[in-house]
Amino acid sequence: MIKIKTVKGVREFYPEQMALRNYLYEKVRAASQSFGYQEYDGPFIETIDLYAAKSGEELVKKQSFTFQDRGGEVVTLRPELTPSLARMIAAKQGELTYPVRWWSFGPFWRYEQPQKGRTREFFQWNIDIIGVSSPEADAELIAVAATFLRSVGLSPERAVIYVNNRRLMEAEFDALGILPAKRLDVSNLIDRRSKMESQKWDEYALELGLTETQRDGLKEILGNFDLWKRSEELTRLFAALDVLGVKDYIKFDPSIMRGLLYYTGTVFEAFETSGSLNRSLLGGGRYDNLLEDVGGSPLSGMGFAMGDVGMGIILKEKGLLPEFPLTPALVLVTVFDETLLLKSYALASELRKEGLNAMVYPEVAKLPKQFKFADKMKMKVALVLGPDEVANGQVVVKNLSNGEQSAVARDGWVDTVRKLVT
RNA sequence: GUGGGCGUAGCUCAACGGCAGAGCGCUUCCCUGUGGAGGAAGAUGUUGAGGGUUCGAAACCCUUCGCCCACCCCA
Repeated sequence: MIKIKTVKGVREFYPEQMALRNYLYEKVRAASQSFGYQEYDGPFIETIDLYAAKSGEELVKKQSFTFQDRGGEVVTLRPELTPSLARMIAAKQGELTYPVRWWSFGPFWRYEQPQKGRTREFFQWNIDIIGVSSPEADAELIAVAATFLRSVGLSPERAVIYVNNRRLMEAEFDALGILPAKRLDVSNLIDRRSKMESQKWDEYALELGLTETQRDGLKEILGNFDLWKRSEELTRLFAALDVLGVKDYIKFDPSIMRGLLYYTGTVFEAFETSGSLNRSLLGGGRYDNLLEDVGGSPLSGMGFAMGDVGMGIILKEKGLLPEFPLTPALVLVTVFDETLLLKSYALASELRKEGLNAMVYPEVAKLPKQFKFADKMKMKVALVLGPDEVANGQVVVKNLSNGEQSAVARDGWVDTVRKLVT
């Protein structure tokens, strides 16, 4: 047999994995909808130009799946949703009702080195509120994230949402006399604060061209967890988060920066507290110029994204996943022999007509084999329709979890089954 | 792109230069109208691939492919 391998970095969704994906989708939808967000989606394939217009061209060229289609156009499997969202908003900018609250859960592709929590093909939850810029709107979106975390069993002891504000940090950098040209380096430096040895970090800061005074000032800022009090935005944000009932998830952390691409205000990132995943579970922030590159007047918004891979790993690892049924049909209609095969089929049809999912063993086989099948599929009920039952107008209904069974008359058996599966 | 680890039965792994094995799973039977537990028997391999060293290679060496992990990066 020839083995044909899968493409590097993709996953195959066997029913078990599919159940997890659908579970995440359900929870994402529930959290989004509970705050009134509408579901949308963009194309999975876009022109490269849509992404090249943005600041991270280097990343786009290196880390996206890009190819020529048969017509010669260079297209890309979408690595993110925000540019598509921006274009969709811009196209109908005048006719939308603001604030726009939209969410999406779909596939994305990034040509990166696969490792724990990272694949080349993954699903991502994207959610944005557009056309408002109040700290209270920021709070709402963070509350959506917290609501989701809570709904999948990630309590505040298990997950934390770290919050910071870019405007606040900019002001602090200004006060230290760190020039705007250095901001990217500084942001990078801050990201490494926890990853690097303290002494190495000190040296690295100077290598990047900071003065000792600036470096020490920066350290002071990063260690100051009351810094938020200087920001009206954050003060209001935290007050709103309190009222929204999710304050227990929130921690101010001045070292949360989130790259430097388009965030301008509040930024946040959620981490699982045991640290078994060394990346964030979700993250996002406020941006001011969503439509800049796609032709539209500036619109402010706030959004975040969450990948399915890391979240799936954590939920599995922490034992937070519910047990997914192996099969949607919890009832097996056994087949007694060849002459009764179609009677069993008819019996199953009756069940389905009553809204109960049911399977029939699709060929004549020994009963033990059929029961073993039902058992392996973790089904709850087995029906036996043999010559005796047919003669008496009955069906044997067997409860597979305790082994009890009884012959039930035709007019009552559907209810008996229904009671057992619910 | 850089570094590390690992490829042996369907799965998890052992054997580390001397007959390729175990557990789980699978098949059959104990049991021709009833599953889970138990007992008995059985099947299953290009040891990722190619080359080399050796009397002898799953093991050692070279090449190659694949997977995992970390770094880089993370829209």
